[in-house]
Amino acid sequence: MPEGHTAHRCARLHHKAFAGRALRVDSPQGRFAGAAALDGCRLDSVEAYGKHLFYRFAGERLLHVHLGLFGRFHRFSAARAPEPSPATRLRLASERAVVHLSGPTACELIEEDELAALLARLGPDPLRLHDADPERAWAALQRRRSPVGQALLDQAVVAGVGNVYRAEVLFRAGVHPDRPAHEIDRAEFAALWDDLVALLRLGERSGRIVTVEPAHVGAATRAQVPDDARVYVYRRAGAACRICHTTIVAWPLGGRTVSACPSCQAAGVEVAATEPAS
DNA sequence: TACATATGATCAT
DNA sequence: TGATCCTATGTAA
Repeated sequence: MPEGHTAHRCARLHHKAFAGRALRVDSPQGRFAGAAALDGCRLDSVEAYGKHLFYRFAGERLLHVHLGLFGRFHRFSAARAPEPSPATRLRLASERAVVHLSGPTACELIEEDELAALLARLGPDPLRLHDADPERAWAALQRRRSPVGQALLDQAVVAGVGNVYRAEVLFRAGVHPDRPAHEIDRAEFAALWDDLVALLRLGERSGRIVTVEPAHVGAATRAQVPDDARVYVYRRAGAACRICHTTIVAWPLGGRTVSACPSCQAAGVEVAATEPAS
């Protein structure tokens, strides 16, 4: 679940459900000691930056949540909320709604200076167009010698991109993941950024990552794209490219597995290296 | 029952 | 680069 679209979706839904209300807060699992300090406090706002979530409570209390790889929120109506599982780190409850959080990388109370330090480490977030400056991402890319596929996973370059969106956005731009980041030209960057804005927005609204164009899988709309045809290359190694039918390949890049179509995303280093040196 | 794997990130070496 | 943390799920044994 959790790339930037998930954090922003949680922020929107939790703000809507809980902001302005005093909440019951506890940690059924017992591993979030800060719960007691929040219990009974009014939640003022919920906001996301990249993959981070920040819950502002009355009395200057600030909760930071990062889902990491395994974190999940489950949402229930107050009447239907089940007993929390033994892994439930945090439970928020109003008279109407309840959420259970399990498996987060971070669930902690932080101070304003820690918030500032955290945000200072993040690049622009395509889901925060009002206060994101894509020029910072462009500048960061140009400074890197690493492959663009690795740079895109770095939250200091673009905040909110994860392993699915990195593979998909590079495929859609026809850019090979191994291309050095600083070789990406201005037009390619613009295409990547604009596509991230569009894809993350769609993901935030729908709650799922869908990157294929409906026409490429015989669907009428993105909402109708079948579950097994939502993406072009992510986790599709060995399968046929939806555009050219070349076999999709995968390899480790930046500590994670990246996938690409060797044909649609040519002009990578392999291609350059195997060209005759005439 | 065990193991592998996963949309993440940090810290040590 | 590798170890580590966190949880859930699917597959193999």
